[in-house]
Amino acid sequence: MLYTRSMARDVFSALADPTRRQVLDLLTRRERAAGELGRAFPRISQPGMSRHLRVLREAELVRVRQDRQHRFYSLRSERLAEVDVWISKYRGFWESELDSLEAYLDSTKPARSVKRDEKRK
Amino acid sequence: MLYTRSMARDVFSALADPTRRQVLDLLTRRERAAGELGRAFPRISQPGMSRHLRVLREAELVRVRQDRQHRFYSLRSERLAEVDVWISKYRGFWESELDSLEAYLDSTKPARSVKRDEKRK
DNA sequence: ACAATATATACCAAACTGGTTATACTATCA
DNA sequence: TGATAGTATAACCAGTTTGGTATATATTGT
Repeated sequence: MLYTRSMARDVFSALADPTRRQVLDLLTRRERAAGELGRAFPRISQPGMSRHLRVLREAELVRVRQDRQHRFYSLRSERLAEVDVWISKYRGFWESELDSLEAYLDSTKPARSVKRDEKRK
Repeated sequence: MLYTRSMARDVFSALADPTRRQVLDLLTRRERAAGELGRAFPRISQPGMSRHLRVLREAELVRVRQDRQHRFYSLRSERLAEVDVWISKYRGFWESELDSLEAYLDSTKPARSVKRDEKRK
């Protein structure tokens, strides 16, 4: 296997963590130093944030730029664009009127199987 | 916490698994019985597929309809639409020319920090 | 060179994931 | 009613993830 820049990481797995999604949200406004991102999440230790950033790096969702002793993280668009392409396959479903009708029927008269789900501890 | 229909599950976590994403892909064409989905993945056991389907159900990415002894799964659009809304926040980034320029520079002259990533075992 | 600041890694425990086999449930059929 | 088909859950296990504390590395300032 050829690793060009760093160990590849699945984008969807990287996005599965809510903290990491919040980090990306912060980066939509501007680039931020690792420490600044860490301070935005007081419940997570500095090494904890550093590892989240590493996951985002390995998923190629962010890039890093070093400036003095700071490391500034910023968004990379490529992988997010891939996710956008992926989700676009499903766009037809919520745009179709048939689907809206189905959703409506689903909300008023749920399928019998739903009862099983509720019953489950 | 109020659970309306079944235990809530994070959509992004549900999408993090490649098998589950393939299942959703199959469901874009038409609804399918659990067994049919299972047979589409010969390397996964029947209970294994059943659990994947449960995750998709709990994330409200699919609905189930019972017909005789079959359970037919089909796509639900609501959560996928939410993901689409989420990713749309980032659309500006890959549409901006500045970002393209940055991506180009990034690919020709990688940041120094990348060397660290490569060095890492 | 030393101290301070900023960030990353090592290591460990707890929690989670995804897979398996065995078993249970449910509906249909004989 | 018993057998069968379709599907779900239970119990278990190995590998991964996440979070913490302690430590290391790197850059800057004195």
